[in-house]
Amino acid sequence: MSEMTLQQAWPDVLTPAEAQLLSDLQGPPETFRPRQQIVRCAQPVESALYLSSGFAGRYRPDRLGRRQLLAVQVPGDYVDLPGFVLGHLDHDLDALGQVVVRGTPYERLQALERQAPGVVHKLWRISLIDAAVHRYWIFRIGRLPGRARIANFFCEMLLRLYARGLCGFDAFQLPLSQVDLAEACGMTPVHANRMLAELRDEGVCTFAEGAVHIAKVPALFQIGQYTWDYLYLGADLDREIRQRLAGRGDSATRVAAAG
Amino acid sequence: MSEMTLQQAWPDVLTPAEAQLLSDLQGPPETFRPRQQIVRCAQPVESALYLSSGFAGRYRPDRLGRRQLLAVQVPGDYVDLPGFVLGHLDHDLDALGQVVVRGTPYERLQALERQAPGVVHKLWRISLIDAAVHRYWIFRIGRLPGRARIANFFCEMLLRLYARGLCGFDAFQLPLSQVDLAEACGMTPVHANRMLAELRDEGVCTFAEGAVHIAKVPALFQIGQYTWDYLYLGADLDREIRQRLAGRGDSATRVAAAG
DNA sequence: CGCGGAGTTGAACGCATTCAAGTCTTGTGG
DNA sequence: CCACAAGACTTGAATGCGTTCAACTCCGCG
Repeated sequence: MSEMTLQQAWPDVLTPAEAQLLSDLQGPPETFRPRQQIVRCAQPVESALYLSSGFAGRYRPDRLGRRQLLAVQVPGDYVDLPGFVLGHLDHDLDALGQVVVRGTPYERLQALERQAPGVVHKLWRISLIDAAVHRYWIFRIGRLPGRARIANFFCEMLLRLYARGLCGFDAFQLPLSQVDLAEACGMTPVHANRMLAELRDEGVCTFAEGAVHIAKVPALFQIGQYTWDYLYLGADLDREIRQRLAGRGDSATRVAAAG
Repeated sequence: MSEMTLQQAWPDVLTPAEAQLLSDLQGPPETFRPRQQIVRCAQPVESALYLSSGFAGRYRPDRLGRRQLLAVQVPGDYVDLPGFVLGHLDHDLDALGQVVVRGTPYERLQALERQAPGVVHKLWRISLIDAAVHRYWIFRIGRLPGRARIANFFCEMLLRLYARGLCGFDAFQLPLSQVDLAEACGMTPVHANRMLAELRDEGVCTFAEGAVHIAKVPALFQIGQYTWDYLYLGADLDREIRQRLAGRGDSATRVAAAG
């Protein structure tokens, strides 16, 4: 795994021109430390945030203070379109590792909405993909047993990062603790630990030091019963992923597809 | 519980004029029988559907064919904005009871988007509320034990229907079987049955013949650890609900607030 | 040196699943 | 009219997956 930089976050949704247009509206980068709160539940939101680097998590605590992780946001995500449109969030948004966000003031996006409604439609599209991811999390937590939940979650993270050119097909950064992972998958930290041990002992994958290393990608997909139709990645990426899973993909494939 | 008709589905989002504008674009009503598929996974969607009466469910099957219910749509919901914007759905949409939908052809909504971008923004808002509901389902299934999951789910259904004037505060229609309920709450039908028996024996609520009758609303909310901030109902309804929970609400309150 | 957070492992418990049998209702055909 | 099948709901008993409680290691840091 190597550190890679984010080129185009939404290749199948935004044209380069649109991405540039949105980028130009953004304010200066703001950094957040690990565990720092980015947006607080119920607080008024006055700008739309773009996650230019790092990972963020959406949390809802239960009555006893134990948290459920509702979503993991990766670099290139627009992390508070819900807050922007609805006025406030119904949950907390925290930095997972080190995070850099850039905000677009409310008024600028409203102005853009008048002069280029097409871009707003694209943002709508982006938030609907987020919703599709939410629905898939419901499926994952509701139907899959523990080990499959973890495997399935890793598969999603792999593809979402891979789709942005942020990792290869064998490893990726994931700045979560085992407690975070457990909160994401709806289980206890102890059990998450045991399921990770199983995957490790089977030689499927490891999770340590904020990164996942996958030795057997097809096995991970199989264990997690993973499908990625809900990510709406587009036909090119879809084919590419299927080729890699079939073992016929090499690094040249990616470059060829991108060119 | 009495049969009630849907007046204004989105009082806090759409103005009456906007609701009328959208209604005028809609095609003729189409009816679906219970269990009939409304939109099939991966099929092209060419019109945006409005659920004018009845309930619909979004489903994703696992590898063994067992299903997870991802969302329940109630009268007044726009049930395939995701399909409309993304081109197809990543899951199935089935009628739960008897259903009537009205479709808005793709082109008409695109035309509306040019002449009245404000309405499109409102539709965006509606789909973001849907996403907030999805997130809450993740919380419910991931963090709550069985009995609380059922109670919590009933609370959500109660408020979503109450907010549309489709029920009082003591009972509501819910055309699901116990199997459906189990699929919605991520548990087995047998266990759903036992949890329902507990709630019944405690005198909290009953679920039979496609309807929920609630004897002790505050107890139901307490057992389900329910909060409804994620529904974005608006300040008026919010106050009204809190009053009813505190036992100070009577039927006159509702009328006064609506006038 | 001691503290705290993160990870690991063992053992006991219990919630939920699984398997199974039974009732009740509904609809269908003899 | 009754026999029968199918689906929804209910209940009992055994199993097991996941939780809970607890102890311990490792490591970074004050």
